[in-house]
Amino acid sequence: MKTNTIFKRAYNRCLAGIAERRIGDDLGPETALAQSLAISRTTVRSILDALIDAGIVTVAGRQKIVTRYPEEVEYFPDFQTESVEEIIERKFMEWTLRGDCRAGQHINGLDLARQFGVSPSAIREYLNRFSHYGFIQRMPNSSWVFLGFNNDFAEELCDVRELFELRAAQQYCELDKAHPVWKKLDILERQHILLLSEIETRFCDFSELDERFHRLIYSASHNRFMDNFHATMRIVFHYHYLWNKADEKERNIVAIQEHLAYIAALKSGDREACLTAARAHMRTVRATMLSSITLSPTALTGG
Amino acid sequence: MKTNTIFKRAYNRCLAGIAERRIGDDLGPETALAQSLAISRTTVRSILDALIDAGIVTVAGRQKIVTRYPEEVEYFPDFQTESVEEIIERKFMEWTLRGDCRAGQHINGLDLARQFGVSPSAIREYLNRFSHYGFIQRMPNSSWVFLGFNNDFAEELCDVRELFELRAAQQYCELDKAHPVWKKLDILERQHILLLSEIETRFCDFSELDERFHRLIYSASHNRFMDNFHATMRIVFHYHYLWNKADEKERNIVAIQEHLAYIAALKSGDREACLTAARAHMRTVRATMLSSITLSPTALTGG
DNA sequence: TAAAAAACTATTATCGATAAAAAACAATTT
DNA sequence: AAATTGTTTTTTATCGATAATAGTTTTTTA
Repeated sequence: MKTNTIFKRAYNRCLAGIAERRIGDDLGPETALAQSLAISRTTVRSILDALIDAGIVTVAGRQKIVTRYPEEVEYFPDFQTESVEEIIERKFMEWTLRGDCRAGQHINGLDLARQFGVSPSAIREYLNRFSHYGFIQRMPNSSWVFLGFNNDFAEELCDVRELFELRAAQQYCELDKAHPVWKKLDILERQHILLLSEIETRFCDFSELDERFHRLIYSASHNRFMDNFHATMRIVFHYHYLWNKADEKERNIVAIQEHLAYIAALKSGDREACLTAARAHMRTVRATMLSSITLSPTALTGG
Repeated sequence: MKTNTIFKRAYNRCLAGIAERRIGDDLGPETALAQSLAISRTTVRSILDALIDAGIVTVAGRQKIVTRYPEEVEYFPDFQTESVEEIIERKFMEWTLRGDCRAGQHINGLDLARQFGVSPSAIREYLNRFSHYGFIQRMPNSSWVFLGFNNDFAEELCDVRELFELRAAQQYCELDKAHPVWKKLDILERQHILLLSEIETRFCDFSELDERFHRLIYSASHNRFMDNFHATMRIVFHYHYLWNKADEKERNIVAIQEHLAYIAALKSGDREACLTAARAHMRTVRATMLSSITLSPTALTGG
């Protein structure tokens, strides 16, 4: 049956909220709580009941008075606040990254269900959703096949990425200079420069910065298909950064420099310069990805 | 539980196969039957059992002898050979096309399950898969939202389509002249010319030809992300052709002429000519689609 | 003794049940 | 009367059960 992770998570957030208040404070109407916790009033009421049971809150007419501060042990532990969906997501990622799964291999849903401690239906649902990214494929009335992240996949991904990126870059540099994206770009530029100066110790932070930079470029296009593709890319890069630890610092230095050149081109408003900078960066990205594929545990055999 | 549509479908195909044979023929080993019917031997054995029960086949040692021809009534009726997945797919399409669903509207899975006569889980699974196309979106712990096929959707779709089509066209015209795609293109060209000459009566056949033509162009790119996008487009065009019946003949004549110009450009091998022809066609496609959106029952309210 | 069939095991598709959460409705209280 | 709480109904998330199908191993037979 449905897990009550929503309740537990919201309960924890509620405790944290109470810790910031004073004894004797009124928590306010249920509707407001529901709004601030982004859950339904039904769940708010369950939380209030639990808070009253625990003696943290007392009801006085319509007021919900804080009577004592919650203790650390009263919070639900993290592992209990994960929905089945999230558990599967996490475990499946771990499973693929461990290399338990090679290209072309059949995925046994029943077995995964046993390994992950969830029902086969839950696995099925997850795989259905995950197939969206193109790594796995359902064979009707038969098992799932892990297509894996091989050379072909990378090439095709990079091809489309380049198409999208060039277009997005073009649209970006044509945006009005008053548009808020330019301010965001300035901030990102400063962060790049800062990271470059501290690269010796912080080179691992580039991954996140990279993600934010490209998302900003894409945002200029306002296209759900491109955003959607970007979600696939994110997963791939998540993998990719986990595999290829060799020369990470050096690679990131190059990437930061390319980003800075790219940013400068965008700011110049010169379309051709933007395209050139974007193309150069895409070339590097592709080369890095292809070279790292041989390191990937999931790509050892052909697909 | 699982429906036995695979059995029924294969049984029907088997009956059809027997009708082409002679009384006294041996059907051959189970393995061969499984292969030719593209099902497992387990199911072949169920079919053989049923054929023996029905007196159509008799076993003599290892031989499976045809003893009489099957009658028309012995075939399973079509409606019984549809899997739940297919039933839902068909009914969901009918449901959206009837206009029971407006942009921004919440989809009630339970209600659909009742209407379609299937279980809620089956609906859930279908919606999960269908969400892939971007028309609907799941709101966790809440219902699904029908985003609808509005102007924005069409514009974004056409933008990406144009990017992909131009790239594919470029790659296509650079293929070696000995490549089999050129033969296929010749066939398609003749079919276009033929259709144009019989347009008065056969204008409805264009939809299918259009689909085949663009798929051929895309095939040059060998890109799973582009193919994937193409699947979305197919659905959209399926809708689109159902809505916009006005001026269908005239629109199709224009499209055929554009296709023929496009084909000529491809054959010429002149890259610029290809791009120009493709761009012109894309412009028309976009205009047609946008003009037809106002006619769509699903796009009446904003999303 | 190798091909074919039989028997067995494993896996998928699908349903129906149920706790959790959301939503809708009804009854209060300021 | 508007805001708030109490109650009921509806819907989602998740599981577990089972028929259909696929896949594997053992037995039979030509």
